[in-house]
Amino acid sequence: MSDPGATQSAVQPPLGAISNLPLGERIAGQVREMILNGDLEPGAALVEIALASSLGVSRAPVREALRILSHDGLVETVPYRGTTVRGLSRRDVEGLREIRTLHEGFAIHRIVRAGRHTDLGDLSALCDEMDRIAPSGDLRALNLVDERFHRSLIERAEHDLLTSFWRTIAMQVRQVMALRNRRIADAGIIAANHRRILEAVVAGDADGAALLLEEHVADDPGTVLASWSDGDTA
Amino acid sequence: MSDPGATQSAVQPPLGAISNLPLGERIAGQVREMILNGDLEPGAALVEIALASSLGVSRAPVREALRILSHDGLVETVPYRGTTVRGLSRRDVEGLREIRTLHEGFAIHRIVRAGRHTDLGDLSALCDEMDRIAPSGDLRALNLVDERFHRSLIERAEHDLLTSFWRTIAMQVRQVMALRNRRIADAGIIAANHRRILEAVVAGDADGAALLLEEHVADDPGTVLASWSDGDTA
DNA sequence: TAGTGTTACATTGTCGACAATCGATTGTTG
DNA sequence: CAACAATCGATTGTCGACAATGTAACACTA
Repeated sequence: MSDPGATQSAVQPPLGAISNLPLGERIAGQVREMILNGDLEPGAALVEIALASSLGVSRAPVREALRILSHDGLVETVPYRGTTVRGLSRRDVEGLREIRTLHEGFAIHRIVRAGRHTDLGDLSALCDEMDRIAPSGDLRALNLVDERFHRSLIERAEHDLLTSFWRTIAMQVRQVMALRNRRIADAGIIAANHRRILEAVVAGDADGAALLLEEHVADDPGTVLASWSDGDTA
Repeated sequence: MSDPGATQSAVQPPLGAISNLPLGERIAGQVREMILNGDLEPGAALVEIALASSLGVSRAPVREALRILSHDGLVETVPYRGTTVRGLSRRDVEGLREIRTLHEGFAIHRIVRAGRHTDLGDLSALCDEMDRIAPSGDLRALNLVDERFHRSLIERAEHDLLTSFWRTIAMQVRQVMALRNRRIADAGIIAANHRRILEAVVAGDADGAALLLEEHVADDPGTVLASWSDGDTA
Protein backbone atom coordinates (compact mmCIF):
# COMPACT_ATOMS: atom_id res chain seq x y z
CA MET A 1 0.00 0.00 0.00
CA SER A 2 2.98 2.27 0.53
CA ASP A 3 4.15 2.58 -3.07
CA PRO A 4 7.93 2.25 -2.82
CA GLY A 5 10.02 3.88 -5.47
CA ALA A 6 7.52 6.67 -5.91
CA THR A 7 9.93 9.14 -4.38
CA GLN A 8 11.53 9.43 -7.78
CA SER A 9 9.94 11.88 -10.13
CA ALA A 10 8.82 9.31 -12.66
CA VAL A 11 5.25 8.24 -12.09
CA GLN A 12 5.25 5.90 -15.06
CA PRO A 13 7.63 2.95 -15.17
CA PRO A 14 10.67 3.92 -17.22
CA LEU A 15 10.49 0.97 -19.53
CA GLY A 16 7.89 0.09 -22.11
CA ALA A 17 4.99 0.32 -19.66
CA ILE A 18 3.76 -3.14 -20.48
CA SER A 19 1.12 -2.56 -17.84
CA ASN A 20 0.23 -6.04 -16.77
CA LEU A 21 -1.84 -4.42 -14.05
CA PRO A 22 -5.26 -5.91 -13.50
CA LEU A 23 -7.95 -4.28 -15.60
CA GLY A 24 -9.72 -3.03 -12.51
CA GLU A 25 -6.83 -0.83 -11.47
CA ARG A 26 -6.42 0.60 -14.93
CA ILE A 27 -10.14 1.34 -15.13
CA ALA A 28 -10.00 2.91 -11.70
CA GLY A 29 -7.21 5.17 -12.85
CA GLN A 30 -9.15 6.15 -15.92
CA VAL A 31 -12.38 6.95 -14.11
CA ARG A 32 -10.40 8.67 -11.36
CA GLU A 33 -8.88 11.05 -13.87
CA MET A 34 -12.36 11.75 -15.24
CA ILE A 35 -13.61 12.66 -11.79
CA LEU A 36 -10.51 14.64 -10.91
CA ASN A 37 -10.66 16.52 -14.19
CA GLY A 38 -14.28 17.40 -13.60
CA ASP A 39 -15.54 15.41 -16.56
CA LEU A 40 -17.81 13.56 -14.18
CA GLU A 41 -19.80 15.90 -11.99
CA PRO A 42 -20.80 15.05 -8.43
CA GLY A 43 -23.94 12.99 -8.26
CA ALA A 44 -23.34 11.42 -11.64
CA ALA A 45 -24.35 7.77 -11.64
CA LEU A 46 -21.67 5.23 -12.43
CA VAL A 47 -23.62 2.29 -13.81
CA GLU A 48 -21.54 -0.85 -13.97
CA ILE A 49 -22.89 -2.30 -17.18
CA ALA A 50 -22.73 1.06 -18.93
CA LEU A 51 -19.10 1.56 -17.96
CA ALA A 52 -18.32 -2.03 -18.87
CA SER A 53 -19.72 -1.89 -22.38
CA SER A 54 -18.29 1.57 -22.83
CA LEU A 55 -14.83 0.24 -22.03
CA GLY A 56 -15.28 -3.06 -23.77
CA VAL A 57 -14.84 -5.18 -20.66
CA SER A 58 -17.04 -7.18 -18.34
CA ARG A 59 -18.62 -5.95 -15.13
CA ALA A 60 -16.17 -7.71 -12.83
CA PRO A 61 -13.19 -5.36 -13.30
CA VAL A 62 -15.56 -2.39 -13.33
CA ARG A 63 -16.88 -3.44 -9.94
CA GLU A 64 -13.34 -3.70 -8.66
CA ALA A 65 -12.55 -0.26 -10.04
CA LEU A 66 -15.57 1.26 -8.32
CA ARG A 67 -14.49 -0.29 -5.04
CA ILE A 68 -11.05 1.21 -5.39
CA LEU A 69 -12.58 4.61 -6.04
CA SER A 70 -14.82 4.12 -3.04
CA HIS A 71 -11.71 3.48 -0.99
CA ASP A 72 -10.29 6.72 -2.34
CA GLY A 73 -13.40 8.53 -1.20
CA LEU A 74 -14.25 9.69 -4.70
CA VAL A 75 -17.49 7.77 -5.10
CA GLU A 76 -20.27 6.57 -2.85
CA THR A 77 -21.86 3.17 -3.16
CA VAL A 78 -25.20 2.13 -1.70
CA PRO A 79 -25.97 -1.59 -1.79
CA TYR A 80 -28.42 -2.54 -4.54
CA ARG A 81 -28.78 1.13 -5.42
CA GLY A 82 -25.69 2.09 -7.29
CA THR A 83 -22.55 4.17 -7.26
CA THR A 84 -22.38 7.92 -7.73
CA VAL A 85 -19.62 10.47 -7.90
CA ARG A 86 -19.24 11.94 -4.46
CA GLY A 87 -20.28 15.51 -3.96
CA LEU A 88 -18.41 17.71 -1.55
CA SER A 89 -20.32 20.02 0.74
CA ARG A 90 -18.85 23.21 2.09
CA ARG A 91 -18.47 21.36 5.36
CA ASP A 92 -16.49 18.62 3.65
CA VAL A 93 -14.12 21.13 2.12
CA GLU A 94 -13.56 22.83 5.44
CA GLY A 95 -13.02 19.50 7.15
CA LEU A 96 -10.59 18.53 4.43
CA ARG A 97 -8.55 21.65 5.10
CA GLU A 98 -8.44 20.91 8.82
CA ILE A 99 -7.46 17.30 8.48
CA ARG A 100 -4.88 18.16 5.87
CA THR A 101 -3.28 20.73 8.13
CA LEU A 102 -3.31 18.25 10.98
CA HIS A 103 -1.51 15.57 9.04
CA GLU A 104 1.07 17.79 7.44
CA GLY A 105 1.82 19.44 10.74
CA PHE A 106 2.31 16.03 12.28
CA ALA A 107 4.60 15.04 9.45
CA ILE A 108 6.75 18.14 9.93
CA HIS A 109 7.10 17.58 13.66
CA ARG A 110 7.98 13.97 13.08
CA ILE A 111 10.62 14.79 10.49
CA VAL A 112 12.26 17.35 12.76
CA ARG A 113 12.04 15.13 15.82
CA ALA A 114 13.77 12.34 13.92
CA GLY A 115 16.46 14.75 12.78
CA ARG A 116 15.73 14.13 9.12
CA HIS A 117 15.05 17.77 8.35
CA THR A 118 18.59 18.46 7.16
CA ASP A 119 18.36 16.27 4.10
CA LEU A 120 15.50 17.65 2.07
CA GLY A 121 17.21 18.23 -1.23
CA ASP A 122 14.43 16.84 -3.36
CA LEU A 123 11.94 19.18 -1.73
CA SER A 124 14.25 22.07 -2.51
CA ALA A 125 14.42 20.89 -6.10
CA LEU A 126 10.64 20.92 -6.26
CA CYS A 127 10.67 24.49 -4.99
CA ASP A 128 13.07 25.38 -7.78
CA GLU A 129 10.71 23.81 -10.24
CA MET A 130 7.86 25.89 -8.86
CA ASP A 131 9.92 29.04 -9.28
CA ARG A 132 10.52 28.07 -12.88
CA ILE A 133 6.85 27.41 -13.55
CA ALA A 134 5.38 30.32 -11.60
CA PRO A 135 6.12 33.11 -14.12
CA SER A 136 4.30 31.23 -16.86
CA GLY A 137 1.15 31.17 -14.75
CA ASP A 138 0.52 27.55 -15.70
CA LEU A 139 -1.55 26.61 -12.67
CA ARG A 140 -2.11 23.08 -13.87
CA ALA A 141 1.60 22.35 -13.95
CA LEU A 142 2.08 24.16 -10.68
CA ASN A 143 -0.57 22.04 -9.00
CA LEU A 144 1.18 18.92 -10.15
CA VAL A 145 4.45 20.01 -8.55
CA ASP A 146 2.56 21.23 -5.50
CA GLU A 147 1.07 17.78 -5.05
CA ARG A 148 4.48 16.16 -5.34
CA PHE A 149 5.91 18.58 -2.80
CA HIS A 150 3.34 17.78 -0.17
CA ARG A 151 3.45 14.07 -0.88
CA SER A 152 7.22 14.06 -0.53
CA LEU A 153 6.90 15.92 2.74
CA ILE A 154 4.50 13.30 4.05
CA GLU A 155 6.70 10.46 2.86
CA ARG A 156 9.70 11.97 4.59
CA ALA A 157 7.91 11.39 7.88
CA GLU A 158 8.29 7.67 7.16
CA HIS A 159 4.99 6.77 8.72
CA ASP A 160 3.03 4.15 6.80
CA LEU A 161 -0.38 4.90 8.20
CA LEU A 162 0.13 8.61 7.66
CA THR A 163 1.14 8.01 4.06
CA SER A 164 -1.88 5.81 3.58
CA PHE A 165 -4.24 8.46 4.93
CA TRP A 166 -2.56 11.14 2.86
CA ARG A 167 -3.44 9.28 -0.29
CA THR A 168 -7.13 9.78 0.46
CA ILE A 169 -6.59 13.38 1.48
CA ALA A 170 -4.62 14.32 -1.61
CA MET A 171 -7.22 12.68 -3.78
CA GLN A 172 -10.01 14.75 -2.34
CA VAL A 173 -7.93 17.89 -2.50
CA ARG A 174 -7.48 17.28 -6.19
CA GLN A 175 -11.21 16.77 -6.58
CA VAL A 176 -11.95 20.06 -4.87
CA MET A 177 -9.46 21.77 -7.11
CA ALA A 178 -11.15 20.25 -10.13
CA LEU A 179 -14.62 21.29 -9.07
CA ARG A 180 -14.16 24.81 -7.83
CA ASN A 181 -13.95 27.64 -10.25
CA ARG A 182 -10.24 28.23 -10.00
CA ARG A 183 -9.48 31.33 -8.11
CA ILE A 184 -6.23 32.33 -9.69
CA ALA A 185 -4.07 32.81 -6.67
CA ASP A 186 -0.77 34.32 -7.70
CA ALA A 187 1.49 31.49 -8.72
CA GLY A 188 4.51 33.34 -7.44
CA ILE A 189 3.03 33.56 -3.95
CA ILE A 190 2.36 29.83 -3.91
CA ALA A 191 5.94 29.09 -4.91
CA ALA A 192 7.27 31.45 -2.25
CA ASN A 193 5.06 29.88 0.39
CA HIS A 194 6.55 26.47 -0.19
CA ARG A 195 10.04 27.84 -0.04
CA ARG A 196 9.39 29.47 3.31
CA ILE A 197 7.82 26.35 4.74
CA LEU A 198 10.75 24.25 3.60
CA GLU A 199 13.26 26.68 5.05
CA ALA A 200 11.53 26.60 8.41
CA VAL A 201 11.60 22.81 8.41
CA VAL A 202 15.26 22.70 7.48
CA ALA A 203 15.94 25.17 10.28
CA GLY A 204 14.32 22.74 12.66
CA ASP A 205 11.49 25.12 13.50
CA ALA A 206 8.65 22.64 13.35
CA ASP A 207 6.09 24.90 15.00
CA GLY A 208 6.90 27.77 12.69
CA ALA A 209 6.78 25.55 9.64
CA ALA A 210 3.44 24.10 10.70
CA LEU A 211 2.08 27.60 11.15
CA LEU A 212 3.30 28.74 7.77
CA LEU A 213 1.80 25.63 6.28
CA GLU A 214 -1.54 26.31 7.92
CA GLU A 215 -1.57 29.78 6.41
CA HIS A 216 -0.56 28.45 3.05
CA VAL A 217 -3.22 25.76 3.07
CA ALA A 218 -5.84 28.34 4.00
CA ASP A 219 -5.04 30.10 0.74
CA ASP A 220 -4.55 26.99 -1.32
CA PRO A 221 -7.03 26.67 -4.17
CA GLY A 222 -7.51 23.06 -3.14
CA THR A 223 -8.88 23.82 0.25
CA VAL A 224 -10.01 27.42 0.26
CA LEU A 225 -13.75 27.59 0.53
CA ALA A 226 -14.40 31.06 -0.73
CA SER A 227 -16.91 30.95 -3.52
CA TRP A 228 -17.71 27.32 -2.93
CA SER A 229 -20.99 26.47 -4.54
CA ASP A 230 -22.90 24.98 -1.67
CA GLY A 231 -25.35 23.22 -3.92
CA ASP A 232 -24.28 19.66 -3.24
CA THR A 233 -24.84 18.44 0.26
CA ALA A 234 -23.22 15.10 -0.50
CA MET B 1 -19.58 5.93 5.03
CA SER B 2 -20.45 7.73 8.22
CA ASP B 3 -22.61 5.04 9.77
CA PRO B 4 -25.54 6.96 11.20
CA GLY B 5 -27.45 5.46 14.09
CA ALA B 6 -24.34 3.78 15.42
CA THR B 7 -24.29 6.15 18.36
CA GLN B 8 -26.75 3.81 20.01
CA SER B 9 -25.27 0.96 21.88
CA ALA B 10 -26.72 -1.80 19.72
CA VAL B 11 -24.30 -2.99 17.10
CA GLN B 12 -26.51 -5.80 15.87
CA PRO B 13 -29.99 -5.06 14.55
CA PRO B 14 -32.46 -5.66 17.36
CA LEU B 15 -34.82 -7.87 15.38
CA GLY B 16 -34.26 -11.32 13.96
CA ALA B 17 -31.16 -10.24 12.10
CA ILE B 18 -32.59 -11.11 8.72
CA SER B 19 -29.35 -9.61 7.49
CA ASN B 20 -30.43 -7.94 4.32
CA LEU B 21 -26.80 -7.03 3.77
CA PRO B 22 -24.87 -8.29 0.77
CA LEU B 23 -23.03 -11.53 1.39
CA GLY B 24 -19.67 -9.84 0.95
CA GLU B 25 -20.18 -7.57 3.93
CA ARG B 26 -21.34 -10.41 6.14
CA ILE B 27 -18.35 -12.49 5.12
CA ALA B 28 -16.07 -9.54 5.74
CA GLY B 29 -17.50 -9.21 9.24
CA GLN B 30 -17.00 -12.89 9.89
CA VAL B 31 -13.39 -12.99 8.70
CA ARG B 32 -12.72 -9.71 10.45
CA GLU B 33 -13.77 -11.20 13.76
CA MET B 34 -11.50 -14.15 13.10
CA ILE B 35 -8.55 -11.84 12.53
CA LEU B 36 -9.41 -9.59 15.44
CA ASN B 37 -9.83 -12.59 17.73
CA GLY B 38 -6.47 -13.93 16.71
CA ASP B 39 -7.90 -17.05 15.10
CA LEU B 40 -6.09 -16.07 11.93
CA GLU B 41 -2.46 -15.29 12.53
CA PRO B 42 -0.53 -12.68 10.55
CA GLY B 43 0.78 -14.04 7.29
CA ALA B 44 -1.99 -16.58 7.00
CA ALA B 45 -3.10 -16.94 3.38
CA LEU B 46 -6.71 -16.16 2.60
CA VAL B 47 -7.42 -18.22 -0.50
CA GLU B 48 -10.59 -17.18 -2.22
CA ILE B 49 -11.81 -20.57 -3.36
CA ALA B 50 -11.01 -22.13 -0.01
CA LEU B 51 -12.96 -19.47 1.88
CA ALA B 52 -15.77 -19.70 -0.64
CA SER B 53 -16.27 -23.44 -0.38
CA SER B 54 -15.75 -23.25 3.35
CA LEU B 55 -18.58 -20.75 3.62
CA GLY B 56 -20.73 -22.36 0.97
CA VAL B 57 -20.74 -19.38 -1.36
CA SER B 58 -19.10 -18.40 -4.60
CA ARG B 59 -15.87 -16.48 -5.01
CA ALA B 60 -17.50 -13.18 -5.92
CA PRO B 61 -18.69 -12.19 -2.44
CA VAL B 62 -15.45 -13.52 -0.97
CA ARG B 63 -13.49 -11.23 -3.24
CA GLU B 64 -15.61 -8.32 -2.13
CA ALA B 65 -15.06 -9.25 1.49
CA LEU B 66 -11.30 -9.35 1.02
CA ARG B 67 -11.46 -5.95 -0.63
CA ILE B 68 -13.32 -4.56 2.39
CA LEU B 69 -10.77 -6.03 4.76
CA SER B 70 -8.01 -4.57 2.64
CA HIS B 71 -9.69 -1.19 3.04
CA ASP B 72 -9.71 -1.77 6.79
CA GLY B 73 -6.00 -2.44 6.67
CA LEU B 74 -6.36 -5.92 8.08
CA VAL B 75 -5.15 -7.84 5.02
CA GLU B 76 -2.70 -7.27 2.22
CA THR B 77 -3.40 -8.19 -1.38
CA VAL B 78 -0.84 -8.60 -4.12
CA PRO B 79 -2.17 -8.94 -7.67
CA TYR B 80 -2.12 -12.51 -8.94
CA ARG B 81 -0.41 -13.57 -5.73
CA GLY B 82 -3.06 -13.62 -3.11
CA THR B 83 -4.28 -12.11 0.12
CA THR B 84 -2.69 -12.58 3.52
CA VAL B 85 -3.49 -11.44 7.03
CA ARG B 86 -1.46 -8.34 7.69
CA GLY B 87 1.32 -8.56 10.21
CA LEU B 88 2.16 -5.64 12.45
CA SER B 89 5.74 -4.72 13.06
CA ARG B 90 6.87 -2.94 16.16
CA ARG B 91 7.15 0.16 14.01
CA ASP B 92 3.54 -0.20 12.94
CA VAL B 93 2.38 -0.44 16.51
CA GLU B 94 4.33 2.63 17.49
CA GLY B 95 3.02 4.53 14.48
CA LEU B 96 -0.48 3.44 15.37
CA ARG B 97 -0.12 4.92 18.82
CA GLU B 98 1.11 8.21 17.41
CA ILE B 99 -1.60 8.55 14.80
CA ARG B 100 -4.23 7.58 17.30
CA THR B 101 -3.11 10.23 19.73
CA LEU B 102 -3.03 12.78 16.94
CA HIS B 103 -6.59 12.10 15.87
CA GLU B 104 -8.11 11.93 19.31
CA GLY B 105 -6.34 15.09 20.33
CA PHE B 106 -7.71 16.79 17.26
CA ALA B 107 -11.20 15.55 18.09
CA ILE B 108 -10.99 16.92 21.61
CA HIS B 109 -9.84 20.33 20.46
CA ARG B 110 -12.57 20.43 17.86
CA ILE B 111 -15.27 19.48 20.36
CA VAL B 112 -14.19 22.16 22.79
CA ARG B 113 -13.76 24.79 20.10
CA ALA B 114 -17.29 24.10 18.89
CA GLY B 115 -18.57 24.40 22.46
CA ARG B 116 -20.01 20.91 22.42
CA HIS B 117 -18.02 19.76 25.43
CA THR B 118 -20.81 20.48 27.87
CA ASP B 119 -23.14 17.79 26.59
CA LEU B 120 -21.25 14.55 26.94
CA GLY B 121 -23.73 12.53 28.94
CA ASP B 122 -23.32 9.36 26.96
CA LEU B 123 -19.57 9.42 27.48
CA SER B 124 -20.17 9.80 31.19
CA ALA B 125 -22.51 6.84 31.07
CA LEU B 126 -19.77 4.79 29.42
CA CYS B 127 -17.43 5.77 32.23
CA ASP B 128 -20.03 4.54 34.70
CA GLU B 129 -20.18 1.28 32.84
CA MET B 130 -16.42 0.96 33.06
CA ASP B 131 -16.54 1.52 36.79
CA ARG B 132 -19.11 -1.25 37.03
CA ILE B 133 -17.04 -3.66 34.96
CA ALA B 134 -13.60 -2.82 36.37
CA PRO B 135 -13.89 -4.73 39.67
CA SER B 136 -14.73 -7.95 37.86
CA GLY B 137 -11.48 -7.69 35.89
CA ASP B 138 -13.26 -8.70 32.70
CA LEU B 139 -10.84 -7.10 30.28
CA ARG B 140 -12.76 -8.26 27.25
CA ALA B 141 -15.89 -6.43 28.32
CA LEU B 142 -13.83 -3.45 29.35
CA ASN B 143 -12.20 -3.25 25.96
CA LEU B 144 -15.59 -3.22 24.29
CA VAL B 145 -16.70 -0.25 26.36
CA ASP B 146 -13.33 1.38 25.86
CA GLU B 147 -13.76 1.15 22.12
CA ARG B 148 -17.22 2.70 22.33
CA PHE B 149 -15.89 5.50 24.49
CA HIS B 150 -13.22 6.52 22.04
CA ARG B 151 -15.50 6.10 19.06
CA SER B 152 -18.10 8.29 20.67
CA LEU B 153 -15.47 10.88 21.39
CA ILE B 154 -14.42 10.90 17.75
CA GLU B 155 -18.01 11.09 16.55
CA ARG B 156 -18.67 14.04 18.82
CA ALA B 157 -16.16 15.98 16.77
CA GLU B 158 -18.63 15.71 13.89
CA HIS B 159 -15.94 15.42 11.27
CA ASP B 160 -16.70 12.89 8.56
CA LEU B 161 -13.17 12.33 7.35
CA LEU B 162 -11.92 12.00 10.91
CA THR B 163 -14.60 9.43 11.66
CA SER B 164 -13.70 7.57 8.51
CA PHE B 165 -10.02 7.45 9.42
CA TRP B 166 -10.84 6.41 12.96
CA ARG B 167 -12.56 3.33 11.67
CA THR B 168 -9.26 2.11 10.27
CA ILE B 169 -7.37 3.12 13.37
CA ALA B 170 -9.75 1.40 15.76
CA MET B 171 -9.64 -1.72 13.66
CA GLN B 172 -5.87 -1.97 13.87
CA VAL B 173 -5.90 -1.18 17.56
CA ARG B 174 -8.20 -4.13 18.04
CA GLN B 175 -5.87 -6.30 16.01
CA VAL B 176 -2.90 -5.33 18.12
CA MET B 177 -4.90 -6.08 21.25
CA ALA B 178 -5.77 -9.47 19.83
CA LEU B 179 -2.20 -10.35 18.92
CA ARG B 180 -0.23 -9.16 21.89
CA ASN B 181 -0.04 -11.22 25.00
CA ARG B 182 -2.36 -9.16 27.11
CA ARG B 183 -0.50 -7.25 29.72
CA ILE B 184 -3.14 -7.04 32.39
CA ALA B 185 -3.16 -3.37 33.14
CA ASP B 186 -5.29 -2.68 36.16
CA ALA B 187 -8.85 -2.34 34.98
CA GLY B 188 -9.55 0.21 37.67
CA ILE B 189 -6.79 2.47 36.39
CA ILE B 190 -8.15 2.33 32.86
CA ALA B 191 -11.61 3.29 34.06
CA ALA B 192 -10.21 6.15 36.10
CA ASN B 193 -8.17 7.39 33.14
CA HIS B 194 -11.23 7.77 31.01
CA ARG B 195 -13.07 9.61 33.74
CA ARG B 196 -10.25 12.09 34.11
CA ILE B 197 -10.02 12.67 30.37
CA LEU B 198 -13.74 13.23 30.15
CA GLU B 199 -13.72 15.67 33.05
CA ALA B 200 -10.96 17.70 31.44
CA VAL B 201 -12.92 17.87 28.21
CA VAL B 202 -16.10 18.92 29.98
CA ALA B 203 -14.11 21.58 31.78
CA GLY B 204 -13.05 22.91 28.40
CA ASP B 205 -9.38 22.11 29.00
CA ALA B 206 -8.60 20.66 25.61
CA ASP B 207 -4.83 20.70 26.02
CA GLY B 208 -5.02 19.01 29.40
CA ALA B 209 -7.42 16.40 28.11
CA ALA B 210 -5.21 15.69 25.13
CA LEU B 211 -2.25 15.27 27.42
CA LEU B 212 -4.12 12.91 29.71
CA LEU B 213 -5.23 10.99 26.69
CA GLU B 214 -1.69 10.69 25.40
CA GLU B 215 -0.60 9.25 28.72
CA HIS B 216 -3.54 6.89 28.77
CA VAL B 217 -2.90 5.68 25.25
CA ALA B 218 0.72 5.06 26.09
CA ASP B 219 -0.47 2.57 28.70
CA ASP B 220 -3.32 1.18 26.66
CA PRO B 221 -2.95 -2.52 25.89
CA GLY B 222 -3.94 -1.70 22.35
CA THR B 223 -1.00 0.52 21.63
CA VAL B 224 1.64 -0.21 24.20
CA LEU B 225 4.61 -1.85 22.61
CA ALA B 226 6.29 -3.39 25.58
CA SER B 227 6.85 -7.06 24.98
CA TRP B 228 5.86 -6.84 21.34
CA SER B 229 7.13 -9.84 19.50
CA ASP B 230 9.06 -8.26 16.69
CA GLY B 231 8.98 -11.34 14.58
CA ASP B 232 6.65 -10.13 11.86
CA THR B 233 7.99 -7.32 9.75
CA ALA B 234 4.76 -7.07 7.79
C1' DT C 1 27.93 -27.38 -11.44
C1' DA C 2 25.97 -22.72 -12.54
C1' DG C 3 22.85 -20.99 -15.28
C1' DT C 4 18.92 -21.15 -18.37
C1' DG C 5 14.75 -22.68 -20.49
C1' DT C 6 10.44 -25.37 -19.72
C1' DT C 7 6.73 -27.41 -17.73
C1' DA C 8 3.17 -28.00 -14.18
C1' DC C 9 0.40 -26.30 -10.58
C1' DA C 10 -1.95 -23.15 -7.55
C1' DT C 11 -4.21 -18.85 -7.38
C1' DT C 12 -6.17 -14.78 -8.97
C1' DG C 13 -8.37 -12.16 -12.93
C1' DT C 14 -12.17 -11.98 -16.19
C1' DC C 15 -16.32 -13.29 -18.37
C1' DG C 16 -21.42 -13.98 -19.39
C1' DA C 17 -25.79 -15.41 -17.32
C1' DC C 18 -29.08 -15.60 -13.65
C1' DA C 19 -31.14 -14.09 -9.13
C1' DA C 20 -32.23 -10.57 -5.62
C1' DT C 21 -33.32 -5.97 -4.41
C1' DC C 22 -34.98 -1.25 -4.68
C1' DG C 23 -37.77 2.74 -6.28
C1' DA C 24 -41.27 4.22 -9.14
C1' DT C 25 -45.32 3.41 -11.52
C1' DT C 26 -49.61 1.66 -11.98
C1' DG C 27 -53.76 -0.25 -10.55
C1' DT C 28 -57.14 -1.08 -6.86
C1' DT C 29 -60.13 -0.25 -3.06
C1' DG C 30 -62.41 2.13 0.83
C1' DC D 1 -59.64 11.25 -3.62
C1' DA D 2 -56.35 9.00 -0.37
C1' DA D 3 -54.12 4.96 0.93
C1' DC D 4 -52.55 0.64 -0.05
C1' DA D 5 -51.01 -3.38 -2.91
C1' DA D 6 -49.19 -5.43 -7.04
C1' DT D 7 -46.22 -4.86 -10.93
C1' DC D 8 -42.41 -3.26 -13.70
C1' DG D 9 -37.89 -1.67 -15.03
C1' DA D 10 -33.33 -0.68 -13.84
C1' DT D 11 -29.36 -1.90 -11.26
C1' DT D 12 -26.60 -4.45 -8.32
C1' DG D 13 -25.51 -9.10 -6.13
C1' DT D 14 -24.15 -13.85 -6.97
C1' DC D 15 -22.82 -17.79 -9.48
C1' DG D 16 -19.96 -21.23 -12.18
C1' DA D 17 -16.56 -21.62 -15.86
C1' DC D 18 -12.57 -20.16 -18.36
C1' DA D 19 -8.28 -17.27 -19.11
C1' DA D 20 -4.10 -14.99 -17.36
C1' DT D 21 -0.43 -14.77 -14.17
C1' DG D 22 3.24 -16.02 -11.01
C1' DT D 23 5.96 -19.55 -8.39
C1' DA D 24 8.39 -23.53 -7.99
C1' DA D 25 10.15 -27.74 -9.52
C1' DC D 26 12.39 -30.01 -13.14
C1' DA D 27 15.12 -30.95 -17.21
C1' DC D 28 18.71 -29.26 -20.17
C1' DT D 29 22.99 -27.12 -21.72
C1' DA D 30 27.61 -24.93 -21.44
